[in-house]
Amino acid sequence: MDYRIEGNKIIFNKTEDFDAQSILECGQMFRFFKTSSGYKVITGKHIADIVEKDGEVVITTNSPSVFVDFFDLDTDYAKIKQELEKYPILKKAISFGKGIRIAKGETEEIIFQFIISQNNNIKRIQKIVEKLSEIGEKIDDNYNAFPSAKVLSTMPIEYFQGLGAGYRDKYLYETAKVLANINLEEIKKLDDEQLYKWLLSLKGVGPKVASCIMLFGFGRKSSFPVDTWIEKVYKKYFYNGEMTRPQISAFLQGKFGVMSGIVQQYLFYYFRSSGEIID
DNA sequence: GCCCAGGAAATCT
DNA sequence: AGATTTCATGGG
Repeated sequence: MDYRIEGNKIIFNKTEDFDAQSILECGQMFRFFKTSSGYKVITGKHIADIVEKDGEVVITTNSPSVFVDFFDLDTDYAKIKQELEKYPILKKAISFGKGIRIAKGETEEIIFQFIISQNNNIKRIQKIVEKLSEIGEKIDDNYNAFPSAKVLSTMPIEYFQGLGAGYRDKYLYETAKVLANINLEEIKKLDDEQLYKWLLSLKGVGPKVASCIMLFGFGRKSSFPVDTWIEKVYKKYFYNGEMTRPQISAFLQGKFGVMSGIVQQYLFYYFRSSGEIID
């Protein structure tokens, strides 16, 4: 995407390849807020305001390079969409969510946030995430970062039990202790298979959550998370025999390769949001 | 009251 | 190994 950075602003012409609402509300990121003129987004210790007006998108932030990565501005989504439209169901899904991009979140917080996401709904996930953020580092007058694993690892189990996170409280408690004592920069060097196995070793992380963490927290775009929605989509539009969710993931990954992540997100957003019934 | 939400762990066969 | 049950919480 053609963008320019001017001081604390990232600016580009509005095209159908960028839609803040779709990117933020498609269920990949949880820390954003509607403002009078657009959205406020927090990732790690960085914060940005996104405004779309007069045919331009303006992202105001002290950390422009972080949000170039966050919004994946150096990837050509027009080209990806063109390749994918040969699948009729994807043509529909893309038409619905054409402005989606795969956001790149801050690794550590994505791990915690997707542990919270299991068997949960997006509104409640956001509520729990904001509650956790009350103990995060203050990053401006009104907002805190999501707390680091080091901070979370000092909190007693009773703290996690007070979040309204249900049975996931102990997963957060235990994972905080693990993450506080490892170097994520080393983990980032692992290949996809090794990374997947390492993620599965965390309490509360199974196949689907591991896939989401890889996609949104490690930028591994050939990851294909299979949740309840994608399982239904598989059965109706890509059926190739009875399979478990990990098998469906591997099958669709084989089909879409490095485009897996974005394909998954177009399908997830369309079927979850459009009201089209799958069963 | 029942069912579901971006599933995973524990506990069976 | 594969199938079934249990796990908190809030909203429809």
